[in-house]
Amino acid sequence: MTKPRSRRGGGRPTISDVARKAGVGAITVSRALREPGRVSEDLRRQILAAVDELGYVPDPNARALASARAEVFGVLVPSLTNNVFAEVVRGIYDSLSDSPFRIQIGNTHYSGLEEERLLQVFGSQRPAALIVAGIDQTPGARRLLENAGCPVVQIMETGADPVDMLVGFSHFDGGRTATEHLLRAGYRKIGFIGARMDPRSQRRLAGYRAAMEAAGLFEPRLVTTTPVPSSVSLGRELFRDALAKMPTTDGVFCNNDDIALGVLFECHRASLDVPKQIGIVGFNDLDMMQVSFPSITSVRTHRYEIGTRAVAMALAAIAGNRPEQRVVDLGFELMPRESTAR
Amino acid sequence: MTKPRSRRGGGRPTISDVARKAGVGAITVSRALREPGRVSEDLRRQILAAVDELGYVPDPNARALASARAEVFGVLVPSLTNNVFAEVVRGIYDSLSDSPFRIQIGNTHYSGLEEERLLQVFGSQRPAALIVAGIDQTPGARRLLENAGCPVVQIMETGADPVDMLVGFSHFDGGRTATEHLLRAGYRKIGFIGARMDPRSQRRLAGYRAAMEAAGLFEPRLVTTTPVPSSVSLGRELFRDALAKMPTTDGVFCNNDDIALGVLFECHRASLDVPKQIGIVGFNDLDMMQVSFPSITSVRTHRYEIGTRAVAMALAAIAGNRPEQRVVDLGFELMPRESTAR
DNA sequence: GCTCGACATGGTAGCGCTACCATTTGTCTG
DNA sequence: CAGACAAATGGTAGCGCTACCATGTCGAGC
Repeated sequence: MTKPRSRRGGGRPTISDVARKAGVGAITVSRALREPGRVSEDLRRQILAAVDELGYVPDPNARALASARAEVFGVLVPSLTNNVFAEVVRGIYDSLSDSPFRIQIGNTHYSGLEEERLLQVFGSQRPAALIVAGIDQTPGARRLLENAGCPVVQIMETGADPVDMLVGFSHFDGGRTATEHLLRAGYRKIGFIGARMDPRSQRRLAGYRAAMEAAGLFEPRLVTTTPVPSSVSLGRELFRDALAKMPTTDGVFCNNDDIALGVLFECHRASLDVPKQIGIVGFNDLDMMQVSFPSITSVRTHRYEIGTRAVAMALAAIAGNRPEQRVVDLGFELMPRESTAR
Repeated sequence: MTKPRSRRGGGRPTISDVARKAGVGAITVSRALREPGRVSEDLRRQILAAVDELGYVPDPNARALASARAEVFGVLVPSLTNNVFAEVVRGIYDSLSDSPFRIQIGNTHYSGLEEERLLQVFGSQRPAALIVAGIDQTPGARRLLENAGCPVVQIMETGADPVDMLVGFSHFDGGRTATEHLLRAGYRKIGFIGARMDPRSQRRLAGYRAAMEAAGLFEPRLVTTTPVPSSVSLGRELFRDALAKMPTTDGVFCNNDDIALGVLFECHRASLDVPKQIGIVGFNDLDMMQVSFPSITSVRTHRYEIGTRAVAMALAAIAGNRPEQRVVDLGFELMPRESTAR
C-alpha cells in the first residue's frame, strides 16, 4: 500500500502539503489565500509561513478547473505592432499587473474569421473577462461574445449597441474635426490619405467626407486609399499618387501619423513648403508629431486610457458592481501645430 | 438519486458527452483528438462527427491539470510599445498561429525583480516553453529558468552561456560597426546618444567605445545617456545637450532609430546640414529610416526572425529533437544612407 | 493448435484545487 | 439559561481531462 505521491507532477508542493505542515485542512489553506478575511489571524499566519517555507505556488490550472473560472483576461487586437494597439495593451497590462489576473492576447490580423476562431479558443478557458477591439464583429463572433459568460468590453469606438460594455471615441467625429480644422485654416483641395482601411479608418474617412461635403468641396479623386498595412514609406508613396491625381492638392488629412510623417518627408524631398503649400494633419498624435520639423497637427487619442478604463470596467463587473455607464466616450483632442499654421 | 450533472460548468459538452454520442470510451475520444493515428479510421470519423454536432471544445484547464503540461508559450519582454519587441512578438505569434499553443506575454518593464515574479507566475502553469528577452537575468530568475522543466529560449543577444537556447545577435558588434562606418566616412567627433540604457544599449555603447578607442578618438564627454525611456522627442533633447557639451560634434551614433529621428529633426530646426555638418546613424532600421529626408543610415536587425526562430527551436525541443546549434547568431546589416554620405 | 506480440480500445484512478454542505465553537438575545 | 445565529473550520465529492494499465482481437511464426 505505497502512496503514489505525485505520479506526474514535478514534485512541487501542493495545497495539502501546506495544509499538513500548518496543521489545518486543505480548504482552510485555500481560503487563507483567496479570502484572508474568512480565516482567523492565527491560522492565517501559520499558513502563510508554511506557504513560504515550502515555496508553494497555487496551480492556476487546477484552480480554473475546480472553480470553472480562469483568472485570465482575454484580449483581442487586430495588430501587435501598430503603436495604437500597443499603447492600449500597455494600459491593460499596467492596470492588471497587481491583480492575480493573467493576460492572453490574440492577434486577429484584422480578420473577422480569425477573431471568431480566437474567441472560440479563448472562450474554452472560461476567462474572467474579454476585451476586444472594435464593434464590427461577425455575427458568429458576436454570439460567442454574448454567450461568453463573463464581462465583455469592446474598445476603440463608440456606439449605441455594445455586446456588454464599450470604451472608446468617435472616429467619425475625429475625422470631421481634423478636416474642419484644415478648412478653417484656409485649405481647400484637401485630400484624404489612408492605408489599411479597417472599419475605424473607414469612419474617419466618412467624417472627412462629411466635412468636405458640408463645405461643398468633396471630390472622390481627393481620396487615396489602399488596403495595404500602414507605414511611413507607404505614406510617402500614397502622397505621390495623390499629387499625381490631383496636383492642386493643398492639404491632406492622413489616416494616421505614420502616413502623415511619410507625407511630410515627401514634401521635404519635393521642396513643398509645409504649411504654406501643403497642410498636413495626422491622427493619434504619436510623440514624434510634436518633434518633427515642422511639427505636425494631429488628433490626439487616449489609447492608454482606453486600456486602463476597459480593465477598470471589467474588474468592476467581475466584482459585481457593473458600471451604470455601459458606454464610455473618452473623446479626442485636436492638437494644432506648425503643419497647418499658415 | 438525481445525477448532479454539471454542478458548475455552464452546461458545455464534455469529453464523455462526445464519447456517449459516438458510442466509444472517453479515452478514445481523447486519443482521436490528440493522436489521430492511434484510432481506427472508422471511429475517428464517428468521433469527429460527434464533436462537430455537439460543438465540443476541449477544456485546456482540465487538459493541463491531467497532463501536467499546459499548451502555453510564456513570453517575457521588457516593453510592449517598443517597436523592436513588438516585432519579435509578432514573429512569435505568426509562428504559433497554426499550433495548439496559446501565448502568454509578460511585461517586465526592464526590471529584473518583475521578471523574477513573472517567471514564478508563468512557471506555476507548467508552460510548454519559455521565451525570455536578454541574458542578464537575476540569479533567482536564472534558477527558475533552469528548473522550469521546459525548453527555454533567450532572445535578442548572443553569448556563450545560455540557460538552454539562445537566438539573437551581438549588440557590441552592431555598435562597433555603426561607429566604424561613421569613422570611415570621415567623421571624427562622434557622439553616442542613448536612452533607457538597458543591457543591450550598454553593449552597443561598449561597441561604440571600442571603435572610438581603436581610432584614438574616444572622449567621455562624447557620450550622452539617460535612463529615461526612449522617444523621438527625447532624442531631440539629448542631441541638444550633446551639442551644448561638445559643440564640435560632427556625428552621432544613436542608441536606436527613435533617437536618430529626433536628432534629425533637431538638425532641421537648427539648420545643421545632414550629412555635411552632422552624420547620423540609427539602430534597428525601422521602416521610416529609408523614407526620412535625408534618409538615415541604420543597423538593420532581424527582429521578426528572432521571434520565428525562437519558436522553431522551442517547438523542435518540445518534439524531442533539440537543435544541435543551441546558440544562433542572426547577425545584423549596416544600411548606409544619405545621413552619412558626405 | 498454440504462443506471442502488435494494435485497438477501454476502465480506473487520479491531477490539485474549490463548491457545497456539515460541524463545531462562541456570542448574543430575551 | 435555552435558543438562535454567526463565525471558523473541515470533509467529501467532484471539475474534465489524461497516464497508466488491462483487456480483447488478430495474424504471424513455430
